[in-house]
Amino acid sequence: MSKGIVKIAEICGVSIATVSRVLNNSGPVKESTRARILQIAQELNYKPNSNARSLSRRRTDTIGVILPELVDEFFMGVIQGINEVANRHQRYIMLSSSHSQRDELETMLEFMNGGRVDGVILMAPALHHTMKTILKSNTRPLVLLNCRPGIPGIVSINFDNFQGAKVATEHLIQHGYQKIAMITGPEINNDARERFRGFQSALKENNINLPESFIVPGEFNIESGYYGFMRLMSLPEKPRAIFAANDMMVLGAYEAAKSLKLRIPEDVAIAGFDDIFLGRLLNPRLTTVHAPIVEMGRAAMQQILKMVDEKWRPEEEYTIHLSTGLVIGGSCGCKNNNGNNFV
Amino acid sequence: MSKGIVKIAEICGVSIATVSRVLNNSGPVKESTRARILQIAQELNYKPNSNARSLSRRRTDTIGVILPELVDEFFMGVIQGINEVANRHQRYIMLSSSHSQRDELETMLEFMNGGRVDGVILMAPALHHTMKTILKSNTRPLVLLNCRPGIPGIVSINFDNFQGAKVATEHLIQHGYQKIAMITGPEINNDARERFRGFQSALKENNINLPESFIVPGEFNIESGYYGFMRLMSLPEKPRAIFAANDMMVLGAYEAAKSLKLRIPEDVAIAGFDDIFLGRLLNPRLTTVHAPIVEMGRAAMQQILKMVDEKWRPEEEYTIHLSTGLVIGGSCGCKNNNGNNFV
DNA sequence: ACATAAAATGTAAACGTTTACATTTCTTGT
DNA sequence: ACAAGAAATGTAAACGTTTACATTTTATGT
Repeated sequence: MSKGIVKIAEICGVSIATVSRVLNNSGPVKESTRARILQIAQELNYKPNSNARSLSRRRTDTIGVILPELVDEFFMGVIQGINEVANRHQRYIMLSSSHSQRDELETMLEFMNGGRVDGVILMAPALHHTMKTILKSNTRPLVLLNCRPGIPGIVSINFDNFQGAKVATEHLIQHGYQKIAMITGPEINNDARERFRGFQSALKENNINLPESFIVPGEFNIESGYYGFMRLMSLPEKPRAIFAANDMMVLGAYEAAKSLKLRIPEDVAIAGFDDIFLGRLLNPRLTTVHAPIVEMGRAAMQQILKMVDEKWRPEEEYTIHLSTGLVIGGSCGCKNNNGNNFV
Repeated sequence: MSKGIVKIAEICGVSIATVSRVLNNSGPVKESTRARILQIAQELNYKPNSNARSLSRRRTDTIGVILPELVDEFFMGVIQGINEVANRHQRYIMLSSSHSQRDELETMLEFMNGGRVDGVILMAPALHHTMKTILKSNTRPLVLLNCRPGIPGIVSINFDNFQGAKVATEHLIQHGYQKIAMITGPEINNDARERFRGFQSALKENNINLPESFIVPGEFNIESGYYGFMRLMSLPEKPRAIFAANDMMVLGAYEAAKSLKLRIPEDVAIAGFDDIFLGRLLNPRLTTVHAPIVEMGRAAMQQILKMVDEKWRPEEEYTIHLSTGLVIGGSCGCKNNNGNNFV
C-alpha cells in the first residue's frame, strides 16, 4: 500500500497537495477536511519523511556542530547552550568531534556541500589554513567559536579574554603583589594569546616589570600547570603571584605547591581563567575569570539561526565578545568566606 | 545550469547512472571514464546531496542519540565513546538532550518515524510508560543505556552495577567495618536500584545487619550527599563506613565531614561509584567503582551499527553488562600511596 | 568472420515531499 | 439568478539521488 502523505490523501479522499497544506499550515483548507486529515495523520502516527522534505525545501532544520574534542567540561557547556536554543526552535543538531584535522576538514566539507545541515558552528581555537580557504567559499551560514580568522561574512564569538585576563591581573596587583608571573597557553590558541595580551596590558599600565623568566609556556592541561609552577618556583627570584591561562593548569599548580609545601595564597597567590566546576571545590577556592560557556553555546545557536532564518549575513568580519567576570576565591589572597571547600 | 550528479554527467558526456556507479563503486565502469569522472567531481568540489541519497537508499548514515541532560562529565564520556566509533564508521550523530519527558518522547517519535536516523541510542535511567509503548512498536534499531525495560528485540547496555556495588561493599567489610550505611540514589533510577541490591547482597552474605536507619535516600547530587552524611552522623548509633551510590554524593559527604570535623577514613570510611575525574583529586583520594562510560558509548554505537548494517536483531531481551572495577584510594582506609591529591 | 558472453553504459522509474499554477466550488452583492 | 471574486482543491513538476532493467560495446574462442 502507499505510504506517508499519499496514504493519508487516499484515506481522506483528497489530493496530496491538500494534505501537505494542512500539515504545513500553508494555504487555505476547509475546516472539516483539515480536521479529518489531522486526525488520520494522528492515527497513523504519521511523521513526514524529513529527507524528502529537506530535499524539496532545501533546508534540513539541522545545524552542524564541529568541536575539536569531546573531553572537557568546557565543550559540554557549549553543547548544552547550543542544544537549549536548538530545542526551543525545534532544530536538530548534528554533532561531530574530530580528533584529526583531516576529520575536521572532511566534516566541514560534508556539512557545507552535502546538504546535511543548514549551517555550521565550528569551534576551532586554531585554524588550519586549508580550513581558511574552505571558509572563504562560505557556502552556508557559519559561526566560529574562539577564533577570529578575519574572513568577511562570518560571525565569530569569543570570550572577552583580553579584558578578563586584564581584570584578573589587576586584581592581583591590587593585592600589592609586584612580582607576577604567568603560565600561558599554547601559542596557536587564540584564547591563550588574548589572555596573555590582557595580562601584559595590566602590568604595563601599572608600570610593573615583566621579566622573560616570568612567562612560562603551558599546554592548558594539568601537567603543564604542574611543571610551570615548579619552574617558576625554582627561579632565583620567585614570583609572588601567578596568573594561569586556564584553570586546568591551576590544578597542576596546586599539586605542585603542595609537594613543595608552599601555601596558597600566603607564599604564592594564584588566579586562573575559565571558572571550571572544580575550581569551586579547591582549597582555598580558586580566584578565576568566569568564561560564560553555556552563554557562548546559546549565542552561537542564536546567531546561526538568525543567519539561516533571516538570511542575514554580516557585511564584514563580525565578532561578538562575551563579557567575562572575576570570581573571587581565596587563592588570590582575599578572605575567602565561602564554605564550599570540600577537600 | 544543472547541478550535482547531472552536471558531472554532462561534463563527462556520460549518463548519471555511470557517475553514480563511480561515486558509489557499484557496478563496473571503464577505468578511463572512472578516472575522468572522479577528477571532475574533485574539481567541482562535489559532495552528493545526502537528502536525495537518503531518500533513495532509505538510510541516512546517521544515528540519533537521546540523552536526559547534557550537564555531566558522565554524558560527555558516553558521547565521546559514541562519537569515536561513529567516526571510524563514517556515520553522523544527531544529538538531542531533552529536559522534559515531553521532549524526549517527541524526539523519539521523530527519530523513529521521520527518517532522520537509522537507529537510536537512548539513555533513560527511568522510563516513562508512554515511552515503553513507543518502544514496543520498535520500528528502528534501538539501544538503551542504563535501563532494562524488558522489551524483546531491544538491546540494552548497563554497567554491572550490582557486582560493582557488591565488590565495593565487600572491600569495606574486609577493612573490618561492621556498621556500614548507604546513601542510595533515586528510587526510579535503574542504576541506583541495582547498586543498592549489590550493597545489600554483600552485607547479607557476610551476615552483617543493616538497620533501616542506615539506608538514606539521595538524589545523585552533591547536596543530597551532604545531607545524607549529616543525617547518618546524627544517628545515635553512627556508621563506621558509608557507601554512596555515586561519586557526586561523595563530594557532598566530604564537605559534610569537613564541617563536622570528622576525618576520612579514620572516623568514617567512604566509598563511591562512578570514578569521576574529581574523585582522583580528593584528599584522601576516593575509593570508588569505575564505571566504564566511554566504553559504554563505544559499545552502544557498535551494537546499533551491527543492527543497522547486518539487520541483526536480538530474539529476546538482550542486555550487555559492562564490567566495573574497584579503584582504590584512601577513603576506604587503605594506605593511599598515590601523589595525585592536589588539594 | 561469427556467435557468445562479459563489460560498459544508458533509460527511466522510484524515493516522499513541496509548490507554482490550474481548476473547481463556494460566497456575496446585485 | 448571475457574475465576479474568494476559497478550496487538484495536477504535475521539481528536489538530486539510486537502481532494476535494457541496450550497446568490447573481448574471446572457434
